[in-house]
Amino acid sequence: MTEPERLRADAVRNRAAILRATEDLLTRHHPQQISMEQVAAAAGVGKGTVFHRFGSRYGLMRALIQERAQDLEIAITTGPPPLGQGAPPRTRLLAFLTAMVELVARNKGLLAALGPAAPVTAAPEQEPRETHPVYRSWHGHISQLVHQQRPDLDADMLAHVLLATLHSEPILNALERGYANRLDRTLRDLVTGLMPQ
Amino acid sequence: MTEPERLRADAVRNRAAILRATEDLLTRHHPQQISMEQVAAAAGVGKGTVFHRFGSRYGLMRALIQERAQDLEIAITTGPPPLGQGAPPRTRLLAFLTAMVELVARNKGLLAALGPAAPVTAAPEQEPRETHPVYRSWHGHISQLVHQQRPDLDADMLAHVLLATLHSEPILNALERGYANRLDRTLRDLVTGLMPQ
DNA sequence: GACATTACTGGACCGGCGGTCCAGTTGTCG
DNA sequence: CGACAACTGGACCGCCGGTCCAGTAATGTC
Repeated sequence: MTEPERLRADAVRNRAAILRATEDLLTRHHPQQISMEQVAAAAGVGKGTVFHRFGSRYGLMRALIQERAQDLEIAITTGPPPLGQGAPPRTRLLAFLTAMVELVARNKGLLAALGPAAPVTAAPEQEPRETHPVYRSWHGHISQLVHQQRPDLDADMLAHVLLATLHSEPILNALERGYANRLDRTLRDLVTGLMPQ
Repeated sequence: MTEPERLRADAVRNRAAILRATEDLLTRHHPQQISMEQVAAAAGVGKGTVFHRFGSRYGLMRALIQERAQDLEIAITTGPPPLGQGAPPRTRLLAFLTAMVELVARNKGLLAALGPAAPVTAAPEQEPRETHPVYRSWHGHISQLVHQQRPDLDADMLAHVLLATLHSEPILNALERGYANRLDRTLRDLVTGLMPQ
């Protein structure tokens, strides 16, 4: 899935240190108020190293999220039911939502790092703005499962709505306060309403 | 509802010019990439004037949103059914969601201005971060209506989930492309699933 | 209508940040 | 072991949110 991309030994070490430092900072601060210099300092490297490796603030966040989401990605593509193939769509969807909520809750504020979910560079307008790979993957998974059982629904939009949950400041707050189960329950209720038994 | 706050004639004029300029810029750029200097220049005033009137970037966005949301606010508190009091909760909720989607769609990217939905100042942590008045109002309205018909549900969380829709980059994109009706339809489906006839 | 008061104005200025650059360093491979 | 490329890191750049304050012009009083 990921090309090995042979890196020098010190580069590998620093890459890991930077990611770990970023994650650590994210548990204490909101993504917007973490500066790249802070990250570099916390990782014990120079700012240039951070940018050389990740290209930009967005690239860093993107790499971090991708790494954390990898396990779930594998579970739904090649793992056993109910996350993996084999269970009915409704069951798989519910299992996925639960896993997703748990993932986000465990990595507090991690998804918030997606922030605008796209780099906020001076967009020349009109271009649809690149979407985050993890977002695309999750959206595809959800909409596919919905479509299998309820082809009459707008699965595409519905998947966006369900995922939107993870970009809401108040909800992320609730997650940080330990209300993951409430969110999970609410999402289940919503899905169950549309996909009865 | 709003104190008149006697302003000098020129202050009133400039306030309006700044709000109009901001709105105009928001139709062409994403909120994050509009600088306060741009706003000032577009409004034909100095930067100091903008900050004197609105205090901060967040204060400006907040004022803008509040003004646009005023009509809807009035409609649900003192207007006629189905938005105002008199209709059954389910009907009112559906009407509200439709109005909300339409409002956001018409003011492209306006809600995106809520961005983090709160000032991203260096939060001393722990404090729950002030919530935007408009958000609070909408959340209260939705959760109250849900609770009236389905007291068994977690109306509070459900309202947050429904509102989260408006903070999603992909969905705002869809709205800008004119898919407001698809979003409206999807939200109706979700609500109808939980509040059957 | 003149004057004092005071709110408003706007541009210079500040600290900090994302991102670039490049000279020096160090792993890697033949 | 030597040469080369990749990596490193700190100085540097342009920009931006926000502050400050001297100048300006509405407003109220007589």
